[in-house]
Amino acid sequence: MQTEKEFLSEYKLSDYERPSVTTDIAAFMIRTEKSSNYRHIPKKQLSLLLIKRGGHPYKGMWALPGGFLQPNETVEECALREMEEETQIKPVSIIPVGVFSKPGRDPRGWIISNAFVSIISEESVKQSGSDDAEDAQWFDISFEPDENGLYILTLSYKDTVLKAVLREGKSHLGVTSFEIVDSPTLAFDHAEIIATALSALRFSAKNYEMIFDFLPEEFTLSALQKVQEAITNVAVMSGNFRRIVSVSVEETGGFVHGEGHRPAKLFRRKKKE
Amino acid sequence: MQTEKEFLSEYKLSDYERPSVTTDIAAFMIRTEKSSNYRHIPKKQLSLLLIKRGGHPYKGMWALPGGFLQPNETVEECALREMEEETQIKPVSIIPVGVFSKPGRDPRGWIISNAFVSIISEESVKQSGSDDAEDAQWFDISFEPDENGLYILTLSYKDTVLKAVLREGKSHLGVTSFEIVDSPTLAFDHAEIIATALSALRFSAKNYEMIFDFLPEEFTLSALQKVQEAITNVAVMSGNFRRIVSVSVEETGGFVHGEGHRPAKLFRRKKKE
DNA sequence: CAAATAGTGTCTCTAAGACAATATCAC
DNA sequence: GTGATATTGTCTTAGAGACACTATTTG
Repeated sequence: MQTEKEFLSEYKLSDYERPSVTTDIAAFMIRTEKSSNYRHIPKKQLSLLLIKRGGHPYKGMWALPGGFLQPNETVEECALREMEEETQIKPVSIIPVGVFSKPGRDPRGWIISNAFVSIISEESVKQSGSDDAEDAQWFDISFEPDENGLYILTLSYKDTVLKAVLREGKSHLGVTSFEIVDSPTLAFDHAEIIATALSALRFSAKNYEMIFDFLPEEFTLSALQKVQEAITNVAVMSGNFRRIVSVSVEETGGFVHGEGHRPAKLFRRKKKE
Repeated sequence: MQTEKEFLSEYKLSDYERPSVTTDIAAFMIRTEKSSNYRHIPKKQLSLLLIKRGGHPYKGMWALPGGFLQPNETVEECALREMEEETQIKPVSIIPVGVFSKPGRDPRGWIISNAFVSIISEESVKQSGSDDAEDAQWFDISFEPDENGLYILTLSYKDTVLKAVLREGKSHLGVTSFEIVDSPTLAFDHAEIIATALSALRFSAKNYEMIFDFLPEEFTLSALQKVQEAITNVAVMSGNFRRIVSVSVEETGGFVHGEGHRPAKLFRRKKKE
């Protein structure tokens, strides 16, 4: 009779064929646009980090940051490590989105990917100075259904506009998945991952919790509201929004002056008791 | 300059070390208990399918069904295939729960697991006749916090009682993850997977949608309510429950007679328009 | 003062929860 | 009839949405 110790000493995992495992990160940031009028409050735009592929396959096309899982790390650690390696940005938080494992999704062979949403504050991007890297850029993102019920994903940075058409798929635990109908300009199945990740982001924004991670420590309630609206693409009445988030924030005592209108109180996230 | 075709023909994935990838399935079923009194409506008990391990490691201990991902299949297909191979039961639906990849979680080596919840109707279990397999059994499941805030997982089948203690972890997209404090009787990190899977099941039960998958085509509203209560472990007032699910069901015209009390109307799930 | 945002108060409507009352069968 | 569940209805309350009104600043 073989003991477990004996069994393990003789056991060889290599008998089975194994896939390569990667993580891909959909890093979202809320970009504050320059305001045209000194009086107008600046707009907030949801944006997504893409990296221009320097090597084959899909050379020269834009893709999500990510990379191969290494021994002795979890997929979460891998996502954080790859983000830092490729972009010098440390995410505030990451949210698992799902596993993408369709055969043929990667021309290099059998590769399955674990997708994550990561939330980046505008502050940390400015500090990291990674703004100027030519091969990593923040693309403004828009994702809405057209009149036929198909969803159009549009990513734009200066003159570069990437488009993809997707079909709504199954919905589990609040997250809706999408299937690619057409994606000529994004590498791999990344259009699918981006759409599903955005659906996860929008779902978690519903409970007004993770939106704080997009902003600095202190913020005005209008800024918070504009973040919420940039993510969900749904307008809220400011009075109602203030009432809802009032339980989650507290005044810092500070004000924002010099904006051409009534100064706004600064708030911070209220710590849970 | 190398073309993509040339690149791919020379590309070798084997340069990188790769993990083995498995899926584990937390298959839940609602078991109808025998009623003691002819008048009493029978109780419903949430139960989980476990398999007694025939080989090393953890030989003789109970574990979730599951197995290795094969080339040319998705992780979802793998979960369905393994369920059918190991239990002859075809799940009505599966829900992805997460990826478990902590180094050392499997003594055989570098193995990461994709976890799924699957919902099995009592009917299909009776039909499959898989009831009598000695090495696959449905365990009554209970999972509640104790007075110290730790969570106690209890699985019981006849004289066999498996217990584990877990600590609440992070919560993402409605699903709370758990970490093992102590799990002497379940194989691998399966206590952690089971706890997280149950959290996912309870979360998706909140919107009164997937509970139908546990029941046959036609059911009474009390049966539906008892399913809901068996999953969430929270009692609902029957009048309110009926009002809530009324939009999702329609009468079949049938009745259940001979139960020692007023006959109940039979309902079926209303198809979405 | 005008333009623009900041901030407050109130009305309505809906949905959930609590609870009460009635209906109907098997024995 | 009795004991049990089935089914319907009503009252209350919490929260979301709509909207109107007041407050404050800077150019």
